[in-house]
Amino acid sequence: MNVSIALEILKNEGFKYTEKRENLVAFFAEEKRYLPAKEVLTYMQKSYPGMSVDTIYRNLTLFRDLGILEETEWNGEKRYRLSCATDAHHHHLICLDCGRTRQIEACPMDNIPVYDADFEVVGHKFEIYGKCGACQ
Amino acid sequence: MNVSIALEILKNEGFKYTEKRENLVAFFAEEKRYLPAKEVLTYMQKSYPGMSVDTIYRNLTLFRDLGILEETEWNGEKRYRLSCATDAHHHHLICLDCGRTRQIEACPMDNIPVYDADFEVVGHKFEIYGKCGACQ
DNA sequence: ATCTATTTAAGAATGATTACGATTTACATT
DNA sequence: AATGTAAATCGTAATCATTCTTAAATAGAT
Repeated sequence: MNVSIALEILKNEGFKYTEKRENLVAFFAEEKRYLPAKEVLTYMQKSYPGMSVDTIYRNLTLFRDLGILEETEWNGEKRYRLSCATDAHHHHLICLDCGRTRQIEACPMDNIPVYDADFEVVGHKFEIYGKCGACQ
Repeated sequence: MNVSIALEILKNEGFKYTEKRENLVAFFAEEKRYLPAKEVLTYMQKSYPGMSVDTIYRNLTLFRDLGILEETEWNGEKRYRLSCATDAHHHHLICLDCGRTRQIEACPMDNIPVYDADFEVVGHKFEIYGKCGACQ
């Protein structure tokens, strides 16, 4: 995922291009890590002083729904990062301090048997948490 | 985990036994599923009409710290369930509607190599989400 | 029975997120 | 290029989960 693909998706799905949206995606493309809404807001308001929180949150959830961003949450905060380039399903090691990630190719779902036929599985989450080298 | 063990832990750790605490643990022991604070509050206020949200939250986090309750969060809400009887480390299938769980004995951490020596691992999360038979 | 630290009540404060009406903007069509 | 329209944004207020505060009540020890 990168800025031009993201803008392509927006266009194809009938959403409008705005400079703010481009800057927002570009920010995620530079950072390549999980960011809370507040940090995104702070960054965006440097370029657009009056930018509303509503716009941030609306775009974050829109981009998540379009597959441009991935979402996770910890400590009662949702966080987003640009969807990884790899199309293949994968998981992450996540630094709880800065949100930086490392990919994990293996998926536990491949190795566990079906536990209950009476349970309709809709999703799963596997994340390893810690501190990256820079944050230690 | 059950009510008497929970009360034992409270006593051993120097915390006080109260009727409300016993009722709270007893509620979790009956339900055996993940419950959000609000649901716990609603239940407790049937018996104790004026019971404050603060008391609920303080006890939930205390019990989590004491290992009496397990915590997870989804949809921006923390949820708690009575710690499972099995001492062994395990994971859960979780019904997103009612919070009921099934245990998963396997842990993905047993099967993946160390991905990055420069990354200090402090924890991990593996959960499978879906709908249980009763909620379908 | 009294003392003291802990717990509780009640409400206010905080922090994240969502909702809303008014205004502005992107962009397809004239 | 001007226009119409749906979408995007703004500014603010509302909502929801959670934490804090202060004074009163209470469990358990002495």
